Amino acid sequence: MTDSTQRPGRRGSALSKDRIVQAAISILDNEGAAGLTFRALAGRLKTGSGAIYWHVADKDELLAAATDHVIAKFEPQDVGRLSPQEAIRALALGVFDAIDSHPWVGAQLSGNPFQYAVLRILEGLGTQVVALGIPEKGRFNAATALLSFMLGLAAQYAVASHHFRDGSDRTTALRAVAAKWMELDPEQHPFIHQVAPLLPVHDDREQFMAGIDLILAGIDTSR
Amino acid sequence: MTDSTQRPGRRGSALSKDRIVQAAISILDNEGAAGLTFRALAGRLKTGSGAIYWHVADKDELLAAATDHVIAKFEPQDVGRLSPQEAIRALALGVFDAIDSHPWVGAQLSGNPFQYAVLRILEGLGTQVVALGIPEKGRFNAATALLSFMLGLAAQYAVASHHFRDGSDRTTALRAVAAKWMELDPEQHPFIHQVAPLLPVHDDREQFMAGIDLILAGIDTSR
DNA sequence: ACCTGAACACCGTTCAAGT
DNA sequence: ACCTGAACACCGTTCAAGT
Repeated sequence: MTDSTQRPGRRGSALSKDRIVQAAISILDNEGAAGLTFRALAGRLKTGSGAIYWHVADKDELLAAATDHVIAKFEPQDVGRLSPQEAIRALALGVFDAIDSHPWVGAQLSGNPFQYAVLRILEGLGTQVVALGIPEKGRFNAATALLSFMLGLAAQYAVASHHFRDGSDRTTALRAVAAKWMELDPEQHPFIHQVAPLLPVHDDREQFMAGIDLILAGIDTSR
Repeated sequence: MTDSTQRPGRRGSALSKDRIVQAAISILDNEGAAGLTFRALAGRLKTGSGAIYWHVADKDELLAAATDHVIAKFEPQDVGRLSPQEAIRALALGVFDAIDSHPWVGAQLSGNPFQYAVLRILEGLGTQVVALGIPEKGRFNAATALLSFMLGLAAQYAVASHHFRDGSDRTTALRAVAAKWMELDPEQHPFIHQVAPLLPVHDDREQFMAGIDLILAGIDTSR
């Protein structure tokens, strides 16, 4: 109720969940998911590793908080001006950009689909599905279909960018994957062989939006 | 070139990748993903933990082999008799049943989208997309949209069934999740509030197939 | 109330040594 | 060629002890 005991220090150096999450994001961005350990985090924050547990329940909560911070930042503003379809596209692009600039977010979203960041996305999608005029029974399926697709591609990008960490850039890495695909028995894998050459040249963002548009078209026929 | 040195023992007790994978699947089914450790595996196989590394490169390869074994088992036979749409539905149901009976497969598929089991699924989907008459440019997007949706829902089921491990059955667990959703601010989460009551009563399989049908309908309009 | 940092109970993986 | 199992280099998490 008074004052000084509430605000622990004048410098910004006092520990808080917010500072911990910021430091975690910075480590995740620079070192990847494997680099985030409580020891590394404590080192960067110049505390003991146990101190973090005063502000955060465990590593899951820390990752969920970091993920939600990023997803919230990329959430498009005043979507109300757009048509429902355009709003859904804008929401999807926000998620794509979040993953594109913070690759660990992809793995975290798909690896923990009940965290708040996912609910935040579902809420945005659901609101637009309602605006689309989908009857009540179909709303759940339509919104979760969009969500599942996004989580699935999130998982793919996450692993893809993980593979790229070894020095090589995106295109050469995908070329290596395509080369491995071509080594498979062509009799048993005709489609993989047909599609492998597209892998190094395809545009992730375009693929992502093409999937969204496919589902939107499907939703449209169900009205 | 001769004989006895090739086949190491008359009993089935000699270590082999196949026996290791079988034991791993059994542990994964009974104890979940967290239960699969090289120590537990070695204990069940009555060897040293290092022996496993003679037959398997690392834990990733082991999990990929176990996953592919399960996915292959649930792959529908002679899909050629079916229409492309029905074939895709059959493929999707196979993946659903695989995950439904081995929940760890869901996390493994979505967590490692470049493993062979995923390629196997993509090959099946792609073949049917070609049969559907999709022009070459759209095939990649159509097949990967189906795949991504499946991986996304796979991730959700994996976590869901992970939550159910604590004694409670599926419905009561989902009721708990729905109750947590209802605690969120209803002003900011109208859709979540609207949809939460459906969570404990909805049918996973039906939701899965509804998503597939939505994407199939979308693909149909793009022809 | 908040922080310290050693200690605990694990991991995956390696490797000298055996057969 | 294949197996043993101790050892290594880590983890997340806990907790008595400090301030």
